[in-house]
Amino acid sequence: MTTDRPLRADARRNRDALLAKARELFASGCFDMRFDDFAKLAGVGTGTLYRHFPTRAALAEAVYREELTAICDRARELRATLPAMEALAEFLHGFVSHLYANLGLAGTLATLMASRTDTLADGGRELDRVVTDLLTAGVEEGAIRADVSAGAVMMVLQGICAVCDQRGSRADADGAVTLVLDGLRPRVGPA
Amino acid sequence: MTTDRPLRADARRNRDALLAKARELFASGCFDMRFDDFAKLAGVGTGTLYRHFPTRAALAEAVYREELTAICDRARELRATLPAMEALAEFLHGFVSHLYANLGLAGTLATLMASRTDTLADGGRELDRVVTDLLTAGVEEGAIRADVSAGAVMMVLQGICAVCDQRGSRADADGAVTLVLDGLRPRVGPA
DNA sequence: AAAAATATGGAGACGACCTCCGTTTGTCAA
DNA sequence: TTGACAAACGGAGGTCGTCTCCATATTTTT
Repeated sequence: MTTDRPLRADARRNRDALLAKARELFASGCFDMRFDDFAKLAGVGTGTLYRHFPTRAALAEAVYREELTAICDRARELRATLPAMEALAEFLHGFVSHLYANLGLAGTLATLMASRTDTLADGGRELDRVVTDLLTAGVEEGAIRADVSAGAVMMVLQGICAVCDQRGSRADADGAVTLVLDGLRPRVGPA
Repeated sequence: MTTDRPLRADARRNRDALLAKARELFASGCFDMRFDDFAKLAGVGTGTLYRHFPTRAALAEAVYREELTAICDRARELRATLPAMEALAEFLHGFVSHLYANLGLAGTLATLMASRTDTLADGGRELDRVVTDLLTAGVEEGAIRADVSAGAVMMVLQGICAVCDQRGSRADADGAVTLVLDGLRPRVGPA
């Protein structure tokens, strides 16, 4: 990560093959296989797999990064074109939709989130930033209360990720988003 | 579970020793050891450990059950003595406090929740029931909206469990509870 | 073209999990 | 009390996934 020397041609080819196969398996929800077998499936040796991705989590994170970037880009786009509250609503609902459209991926990510939060250090921080930005904008517009931080919203998202692979959870996920959105509106009366 | 014949004296003694040692380790957050070593630590053989608790999750669930029962009892007690909305608020804040007072335990439970939700089948269902009861009572009293189910609230609780062992998450957990409580109030205007 | 640098792959060491069964302990009827 | 039967013990060792290591192959540089 610190060295930015370009990968040798074959190294890059193998790395791409691993990522492609991983993405395919994540999407179909069958990533609970032997790590060695995964290497075989991607057409590389065990050593090669481990050199590129020392752990399952490292591989998952690499796959995850693109997804996460897309989600964050979407958030920034919404932030630029809509009032903050609407942007946030659209973003959260979109997030849930995306999750349920990629259940295998989401399930894997939930496991990773729960087992080692450090895995998400970089990507998670970016997500945290866009949510924070959306909330801040909302506060400035007077559409969102000022006494609840982005962390609380992130916590709810994490909860959704953790259980989204359960049958019939979709309605609850939407319900949770609804609670967050309505809960975020400024309180009418004084404290 | 189906046979209710009383355990033989030594069996009961060993089972209790395992539970006691497990509770101790859970509380100190060091339950990531070899399962075999845990048996040794509790002073029983590997076979005995596996006979009583076939999996790590089974052991955790046994420890968890008492905690969960206490939490549910508390919820019912509140439900009987306070208006639903206040009972719910008190319950959720109490839940969070309890979690942060037993971080090791909570962390372990979060992992279990995420990895195999079936583990919580019984206990989780009971928790679901008391939350549902609280919400239902609130709806009848007109203090809680009717279009959000207990599952959504449970999802948030799960999110809190999943991240409560992170430094500085306590404030966010309280924030999440605040969002839920305020989000649950009936909407003022029409849909 | 040949030397240097980089990457490959899969055999096998390692370590955790869990089963199996000979031995021990507890229970109960006589 | 004692004998016999049932229940439980415990830990040695089989099984299986993880990960390392290095002789070989490929790419890049000179």
